Amino acid sequence: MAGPRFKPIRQSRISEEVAEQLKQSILLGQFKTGEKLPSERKLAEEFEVSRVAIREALRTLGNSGFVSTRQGSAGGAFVTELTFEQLTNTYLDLFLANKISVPELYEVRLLVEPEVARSAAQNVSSKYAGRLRAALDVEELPLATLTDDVDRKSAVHFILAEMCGNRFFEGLVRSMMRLTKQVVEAVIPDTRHMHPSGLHGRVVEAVLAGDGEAAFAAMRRHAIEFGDLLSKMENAFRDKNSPPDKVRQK
Amino acid sequence: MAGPRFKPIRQSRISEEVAEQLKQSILLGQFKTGEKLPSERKLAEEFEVSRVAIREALRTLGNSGFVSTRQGSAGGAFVTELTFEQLTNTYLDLFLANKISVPELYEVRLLVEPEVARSAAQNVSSKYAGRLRAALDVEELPLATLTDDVDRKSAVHFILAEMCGNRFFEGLVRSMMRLTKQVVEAVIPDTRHMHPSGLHGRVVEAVLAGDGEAAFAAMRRHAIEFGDLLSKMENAFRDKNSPPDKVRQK
DNA sequence: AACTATTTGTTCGTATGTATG
DNA sequence: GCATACATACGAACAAATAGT
Repeated sequence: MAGPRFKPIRQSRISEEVAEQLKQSILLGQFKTGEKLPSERKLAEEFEVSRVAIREALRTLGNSGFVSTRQGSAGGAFVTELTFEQLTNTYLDLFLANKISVPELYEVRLLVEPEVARSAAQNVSSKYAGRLRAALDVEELPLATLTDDVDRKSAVHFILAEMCGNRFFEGLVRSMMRLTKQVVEAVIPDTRHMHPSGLHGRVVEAVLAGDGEAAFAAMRRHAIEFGDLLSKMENAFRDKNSPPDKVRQK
Repeated sequence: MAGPRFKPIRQSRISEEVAEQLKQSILLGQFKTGEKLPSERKLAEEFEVSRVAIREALRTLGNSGFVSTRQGSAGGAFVTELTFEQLTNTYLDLFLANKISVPELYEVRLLVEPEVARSAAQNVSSKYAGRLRAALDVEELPLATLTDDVDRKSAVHFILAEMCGNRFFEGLVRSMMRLTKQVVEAVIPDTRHMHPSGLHGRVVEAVLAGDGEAAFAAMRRHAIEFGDLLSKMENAFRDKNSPPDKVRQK
């Protein structure tokens, strides 16, 4: 009925314990960003384990985004600033594994993005204004790689997310845009003909005017339009990219 | 101006290539959930690489939640269903690394949770109703471990997140509750005296009545109250757990 | 209960690749 | 070109856990 009365002495792998200790050291600031961890050999000596164990631990920390390793004379494991890329990758995995569907994604975007636009409208600065206008201009240009085109069309969303001043929202938007990109690229042969202009225009306009409510409304309208499009894509997407239920070739 | 004209032959590590191939195989359904991957030695033969490389790849896949390995005669690497736990861990890392602050978390919760409550109110079933009532009853009971107490008080949130039918929201709520737990446990010595009752009562009441708007409003009120409390905690929390700027013992 | 087979966990020794000075 | 320092990679061996006989 009660929990376990004693902790197991050593249930986890050595590499996990090493990874945990190194992670704690980094979080406690004992290794600062950009700083180099001791070499694998020295770590192996300090922890009194083999180098393989150290390597596996560094691999784990690398996967979580805490360190990145370089080889060569001045190489080693360097502490890196944790970014939202890990988050995006995690979301992408969940999406690819069918743990998140397109309508679900759409629903979240519909809730989050207008709110982000509203916040952004309250944080306008000349620098941000310039970036928004530039992004809008670039959208209009023709001629771009397909994947570049998608990136350019999501630039406004990224800037707004940055403007809203909430990194949680920012990470969320980045992740959602990444998933959207995944769907779009998998389904639409060429996006360059799509919504040739004016799509983000009204949103940016409202944001630049500092009108939060108008920005909210404009983004919401945009999200609904685009969401409808996304929904229609879903079947095509799942048909193309989800063999798990139809492979069964045996 | 253009991108690289040729792809590098092999820039990434062997273990990463192995991990990528195995991951794709899993995503394509060539290994189904619960199925066992070939043993490390066989994989090493098939990929024509060393066992260490295979091990590092399996470590990576394990960290991402795609496989879990067991030791022993019937052991090996088994494909596991991807869960939102990875997501929660990623968020936790970001939070511990000060990439997400308490006010930011609070802002997201304020947006998301009321919406989740509204959706939940539209998906009431007898089974969910029973679980909600049970969770509410358990909240009232005294005598619990501190950490258990926090878990019990967040149970209602988890159930509502499940009820809303959107796994993206569900994962988000789970992650946010985990971060909240982190803050609470770090700051409040004992939560058992807090809001002894009626906190979630009104929310659950509205949900069970199928009244989405009332559920939205009740949850929003709850979130605001609790958010204020959280904000007050932040300073205390950062003072206790954020030595990075004050360690500098050299 | 003891033995055996299988598989991961762990270590060591060694060789190779890569970047710096 | 050369020496140095480091990560990367391999092979062989043994330890530990687990299931079956």
